[in-house]
Amino acid sequence: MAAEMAKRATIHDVARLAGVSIKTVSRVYKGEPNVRDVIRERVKEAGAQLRYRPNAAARNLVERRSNLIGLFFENPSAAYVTELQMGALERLRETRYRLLIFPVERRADILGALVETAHASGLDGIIVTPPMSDDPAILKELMESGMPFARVAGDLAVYPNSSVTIDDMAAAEELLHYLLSLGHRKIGFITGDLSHRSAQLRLAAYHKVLAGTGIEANPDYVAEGGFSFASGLVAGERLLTLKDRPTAIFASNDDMAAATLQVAFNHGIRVPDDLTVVGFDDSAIASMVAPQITTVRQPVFEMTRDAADMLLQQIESGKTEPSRQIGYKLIIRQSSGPLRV
Amino acid sequence: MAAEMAKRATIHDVARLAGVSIKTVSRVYKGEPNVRDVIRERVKEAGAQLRYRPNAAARNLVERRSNLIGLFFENPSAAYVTELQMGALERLRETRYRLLIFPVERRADILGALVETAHASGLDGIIVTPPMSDDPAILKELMESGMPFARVAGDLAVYPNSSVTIDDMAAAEELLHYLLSLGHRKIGFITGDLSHRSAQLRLAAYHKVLAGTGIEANPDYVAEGGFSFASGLVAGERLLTLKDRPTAIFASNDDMAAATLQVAFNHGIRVPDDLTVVGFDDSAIASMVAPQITTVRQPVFEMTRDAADMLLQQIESGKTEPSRQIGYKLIIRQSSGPLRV
DNA sequence: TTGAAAGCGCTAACAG
DNA sequence: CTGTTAGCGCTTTCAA
Repeated sequence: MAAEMAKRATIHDVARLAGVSIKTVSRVYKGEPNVRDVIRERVKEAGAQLRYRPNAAARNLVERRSNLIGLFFENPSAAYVTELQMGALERLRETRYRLLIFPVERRADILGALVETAHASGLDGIIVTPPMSDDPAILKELMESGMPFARVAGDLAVYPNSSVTIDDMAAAEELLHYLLSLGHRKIGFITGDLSHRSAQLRLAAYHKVLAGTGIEANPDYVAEGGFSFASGLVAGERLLTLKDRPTAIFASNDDMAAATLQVAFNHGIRVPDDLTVVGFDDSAIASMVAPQITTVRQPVFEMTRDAADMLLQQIESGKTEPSRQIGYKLIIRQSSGPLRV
Repeated sequence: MAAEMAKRATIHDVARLAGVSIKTVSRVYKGEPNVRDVIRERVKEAGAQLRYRPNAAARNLVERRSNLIGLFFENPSAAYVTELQMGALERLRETRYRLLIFPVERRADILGALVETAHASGLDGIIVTPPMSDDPAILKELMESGMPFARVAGDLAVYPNSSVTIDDMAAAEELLHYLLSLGHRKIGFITGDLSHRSAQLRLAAYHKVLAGTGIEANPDYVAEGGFSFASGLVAGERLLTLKDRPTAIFASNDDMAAATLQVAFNHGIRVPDDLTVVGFDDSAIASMVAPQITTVRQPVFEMTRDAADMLLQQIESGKTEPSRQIGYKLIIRQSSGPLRV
């Protein structure tokens, strides 16, 4: 029973009814000054009566912007994705910008299509997240397109600007040193998807710290994961069924750490008494499982919020912004404890 | 070093370079028939050379649509939100439609602003999720606006159409009967946010089933939650510190069930040996914790996918679609077991 | 199979 | 403070 879907009122209808020019109506609806209050009121009344709403497309056309920001992500962890989104939205709130989401399934598909998609949707700019934010081919495409973009955790070696980062390597090292300080020497490691730079960095930190401590590398202690919970299940199983299993496991993200906890539970291995498990990211899942997971807080929310901020600046100024780095933090919770002899 | 940001090529530039009319260029870029292959090629080449991309705003203006769908949600559970999004995106994939997300903080703020926002963003239609999909005031606003919409789990009593539902009441009852069949009689209940209809329905099912079995109602066994993990922590603590604590707890969603598991862990209460815990939704978290949670699968993904389908139909046909109902399923996992005497 | 001309609804100079 | 006049870049009759 919707009201007659009569053609929507336009600025001309409102102008006619209010007895003013369309320019004045435009001024009123854009909140511009230089309109007498009487007129302003009269226009608003006419607009309300006609149920007038400015046409977004017409406005976009002439203003040459859509106020649309695209968030591209490719990540198997729901918790991580939510943080990304909420961070971006936090910055966009109270602005005229809106957020469009673009999950990408396969990286191969997006190459060449990313800028295409962005243009087809009329985006004003895009936020690129790992691992796309590290990909030289994607970066190249982006830069050539002239489409404003900002990166979350984008590799500065690939391109030095427009990225919000943390010191991934240092963070992983700190976590490892914490494990050593607990007395652990048999430390297992679950990698992330090694096509992600962050996954490689964490693995490198693992090798570096162990080597620096003179611990002999045990290849069996490194299991390949892929950042997803399911992959953590497989990797955790591999590690925990070793004859000489590790006393501590460093999973490259919290989802996989949670998976390891589940594997341990099913084998009757108690955490942290019989096994220490640590994750990375401090995503929501880390504090939702029992025991709660010791992890490194990678402030994904803040990083994405800052990336959005950077993007808006670039859109408005037309200039590229330098990268920014923000801090991480070791968060000790219940899943880690001293080595039991 | 982006290429000179010379003004973007327009359809006129391409037409000129290809030596055809703009209408022909338009035909080529819309994939319309009735263009000789030679011409088509020539136009494409000219377009590529000029790096031409159709202007979305201009197209939207004349076609009177933006191909933008808005997803409005107000939910403290990240897992739930992700399912909503992925479901909608699943249907939109391979179509020309894109998804905009609108998290709603406070319901009060959105009333009156929802349609406003939708129009300001030029949306073609919107997907409304609980509890907004039950709210009479919001529904009224929506219907009067003429903006196409579809609802996820929207109350059919408030408005009979455009909703994808499950039989909430029956699902909750089945779960309760399962608990009874396990021998449990002291059954605790954690409510959701009671401003949500689904929360009320689940509570009603609890009272109904217990009454039907002749179990005396114990007010202490009902703790108020709010669907968030944090609220589950508080409610779980309340229930598990009772002198005569329940042997089974039914949390109104999985997040709160996970929280209850954590409280149990901290009190040294073993699940399922000493306590049975069940949730609702079968969201991702249910199978990521240890023990995995017994729950009722509310197919949020499918519901939202279908709501998106319904919405597209409505947009294209201009007609309202009847509601659809889909099935739920009891999923027994590790967190439930027979009553120990 | 192709093109000319007329808008879509709005903002933006530039006058008045 | 207000209005006139041009477009923005595209699709769409309607002819040819």
